[in-house]
Amino acid sequence: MEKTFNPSAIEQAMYSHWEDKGYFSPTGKGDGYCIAIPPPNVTGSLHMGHAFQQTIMDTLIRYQRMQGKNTLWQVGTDHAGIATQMVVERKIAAEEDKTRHDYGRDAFIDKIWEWKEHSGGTIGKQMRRLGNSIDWSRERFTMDEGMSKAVQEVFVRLYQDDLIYRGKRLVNWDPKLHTAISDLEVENKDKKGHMWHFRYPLADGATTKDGKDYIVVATTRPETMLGDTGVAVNPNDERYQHLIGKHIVLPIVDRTIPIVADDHADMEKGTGCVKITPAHDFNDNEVGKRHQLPMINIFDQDAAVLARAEVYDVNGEPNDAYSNELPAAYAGLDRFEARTKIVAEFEQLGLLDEVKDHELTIPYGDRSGVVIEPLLTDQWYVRVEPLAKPAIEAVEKGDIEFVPKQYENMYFSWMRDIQDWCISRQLWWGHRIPAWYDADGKVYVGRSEEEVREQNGLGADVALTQDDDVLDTWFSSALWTFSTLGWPEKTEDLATFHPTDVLVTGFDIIFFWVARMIMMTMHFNKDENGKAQVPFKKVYVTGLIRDEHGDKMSKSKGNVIDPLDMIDGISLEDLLQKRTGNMMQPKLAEKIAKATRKEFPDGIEAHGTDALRFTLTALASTGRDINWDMKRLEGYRNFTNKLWNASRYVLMNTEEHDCGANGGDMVLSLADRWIIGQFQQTVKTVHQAFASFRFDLASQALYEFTWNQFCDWYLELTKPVLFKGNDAEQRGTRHTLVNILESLLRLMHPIMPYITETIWQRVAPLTGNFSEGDSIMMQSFPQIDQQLVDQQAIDDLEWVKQFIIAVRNIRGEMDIAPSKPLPVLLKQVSADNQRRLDQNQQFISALAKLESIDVLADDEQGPASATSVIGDMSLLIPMAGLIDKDAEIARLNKAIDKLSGDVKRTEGKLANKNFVSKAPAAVIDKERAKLDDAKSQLEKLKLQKQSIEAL
RNA sequence: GGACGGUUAGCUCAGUUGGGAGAGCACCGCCCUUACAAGGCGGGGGUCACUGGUUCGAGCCCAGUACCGUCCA
Repeated sequence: MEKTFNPSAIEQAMYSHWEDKGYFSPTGKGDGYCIAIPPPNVTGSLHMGHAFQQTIMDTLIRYQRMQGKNTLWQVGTDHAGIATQMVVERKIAAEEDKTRHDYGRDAFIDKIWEWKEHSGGTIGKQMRRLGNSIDWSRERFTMDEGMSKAVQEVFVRLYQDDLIYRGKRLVNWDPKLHTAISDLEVENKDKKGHMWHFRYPLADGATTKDGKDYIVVATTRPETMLGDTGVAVNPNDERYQHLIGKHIVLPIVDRTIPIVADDHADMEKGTGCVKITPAHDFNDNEVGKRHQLPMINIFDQDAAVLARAEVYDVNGEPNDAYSNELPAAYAGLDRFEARTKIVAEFEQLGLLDEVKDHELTIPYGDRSGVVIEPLLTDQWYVRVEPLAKPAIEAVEKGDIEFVPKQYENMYFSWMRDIQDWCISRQLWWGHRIPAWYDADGKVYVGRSEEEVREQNGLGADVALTQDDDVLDTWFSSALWTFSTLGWPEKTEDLATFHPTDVLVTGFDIIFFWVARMIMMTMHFNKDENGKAQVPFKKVYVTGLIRDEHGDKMSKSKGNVIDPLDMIDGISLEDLLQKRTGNMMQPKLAEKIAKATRKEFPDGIEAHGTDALRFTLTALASTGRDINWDMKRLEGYRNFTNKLWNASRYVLMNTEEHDCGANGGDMVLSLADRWIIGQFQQTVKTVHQAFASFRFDLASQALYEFTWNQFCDWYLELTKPVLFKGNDAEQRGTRHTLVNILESLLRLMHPIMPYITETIWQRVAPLTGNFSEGDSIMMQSFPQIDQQLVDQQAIDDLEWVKQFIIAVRNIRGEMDIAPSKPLPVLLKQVSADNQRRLDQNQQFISALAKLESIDVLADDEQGPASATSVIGDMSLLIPMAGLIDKDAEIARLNKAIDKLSGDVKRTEGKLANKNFVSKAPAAVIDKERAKLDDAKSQLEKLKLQKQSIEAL
């Protein structure tokens, strides 16, 4: 074996081997266990969030596979409507200087499929680097044939159940991309802007209380006044109560609109009067609905002012309550140009009351970067309320559990106030809506044009055109757990793997994805008793991975760390190129480059997949955000190396030797019995940790056992046996070495697959329980055997450790070279300790590097010595020439101070009558024992100090 | 404005049902000892954000305050 662990040499070949052997596929034996991956975006590449969640999923899958389950990790990607369309649009623009319209719809879609063939697999290749034990043969895509069929089926059935409808509603409109987008794709940013105060003249000679013939409304969006259909005041606002029901005449458009009473108007804010534009503001839209105010749309799909407005009633039906005229000067003006012009015109008219600076939140399209416009458009909706009811109950009843539990609040609060879901998108790439219109605009929904004609008795002479729009990507994602398993067919896979067991995902998509999956799955999947089936039983919610300063990782901030760069390493030059390569703003690029140089002066070293995975699990505590710490990764890289070298030691001393695999006399040393018990405790902790999704506790237990017990103590304790023991003792220790290591590797495998497999291939044959071609992946996970925990061995070894530590402490504090063997004298050795000493003299002498151990008679004073106390026993190391008097006094003083503090505190506690009368007996006994112990140690050290001082 | 989460060592984080705080990294000293210097041995370091309450006893339970974060309006 190499002297250091070199992950790059083993990982990729090993992964290919596993994949070729088919180890990732369900075995077909045992209970089903399934995790459906949150499908990454097909245009995406691997980021830290993926690495984090996938490490957790793979750890669970590998654990359950080793527990004998029939495991399936179902993988796939989603078609990411907007993102993918944009990628290909940019590509044809750059390469051919064409737009998608030059291609036409069908040819453009072909182009996208072509792109997907060549570039759509990036993230899959990256996911393989993480060691994910995914059954790639079952990879799905939301646009593949089967899933398209499922999407269509769901749409048609929901429509038939009256759970889908079409309507004119306000949506988040992206004026650049010309499509509705979801809330998730809207980025709200705080900006500095203005609040304009406009005077709206009162109609019919009405006046305010202070005699003015106008009221003042405040707005951040002056241009929308062209679409105002009302002014709201608070019903409790005494300033305006007398004006409720009166009208104002809207300047510029000369439109008479009512003053209504609505709680939406905040008396404390501004003037207390709010202009209402139901067609261009979500809040106003609600107010408009309450007061039957018509909606006047003033913008086209570019958010430029229309030549003629569109007037609708509250239900979105065309209406002539108001004239559709708009001032000609505004026609075709962009909304921001219109704003300037409106303000100027108000000023000119003497109607601009004042302008104030104002902080406001502005919605931006996360892909287009332009300001989102609330716009009235024809869209398809899912009526979610009936679907939400059982979905809420499933979580209330515990059929689905969130981990950690507090995320259930988030789920409930959203589900109990749920809005209908806009599922149509004005894009080309996606599932085309299976709806057709006749010449009169009557809509027919069906699985195909033929079906529609047949079911509605429409002859070939009736012209039908299909809806141009496609469905929101989340619509297909909502069917993910069951459509990937073959629905709407009744497949074997559905019976075996659905409901899936765990969903691992981020809290940011609980609404957009998790909730919708629950609703859709429960509506379309029933078990044999007709009971709705949930998509998964547990939802493990992860936090976000942020950079070392707690900032969100983002391209624009230039603080993204690619998980693969931590696995393979990257030079500073390449990292700078990656972070600033495509930057449009040179200033920002410079800033990022500077920060990157400071953070990674030498680039990033290679750490290997196992170290990355171990770090991720070690940080996975309770669903909260994680500030990424490169030092932590480095520490765990060192840990993989430690494991590597410990294994090297084991192999050096066992390969080519008799390790008792075929019988033969074996004697187990105290250390052997001790480590076997310690290992059992570790197995127990790891099982508990996995069961409760505390991957951090699992990692911690593995780290602690491996480094602090196995390496620091056990391996050292095997040396005296292997060098000096007899055949039976050596065989016993070799047997223990080999078997503990082999079991430890299995225990670690779910978290660190590569290194454990590599070492296991060498170690497992020594246990005698190995066949050519075996893989650790397919072995059983260690189970707890409480009988192997030998409490006396544990107590005895703790005593041995204390003895050794006491000597090392004196050595360290007194600057005595580790190579210098020391004589040790003991006083007040009890029978039990005498036994421990007799049985373990070799261990003690070797690990503490002792020249001799002698027991003094009770009345014997002994020479001037440095002293330590272990229980009742005193341990002395003669100072003779080795130890400085003052240094020893200083050392004793330190120990005495510490003990005095303990004694004082404990005495105080025991002197408290309330404590003694009310605390449980066990606690009091413990305190008494503590006090006795501290007192006796203190006494011994004080005497010792006196005798040294007397020298 | 409402809800939830957080505040523990220089940094990143654990701390189970209340019995006087832990890890990794960083720091200090000594060691290239035959698995490992990506290491070994020893060591230093915390008024557990603040205020009050419950309790014999509070990092942990309760109330409030401050600051940070997230979601919703």
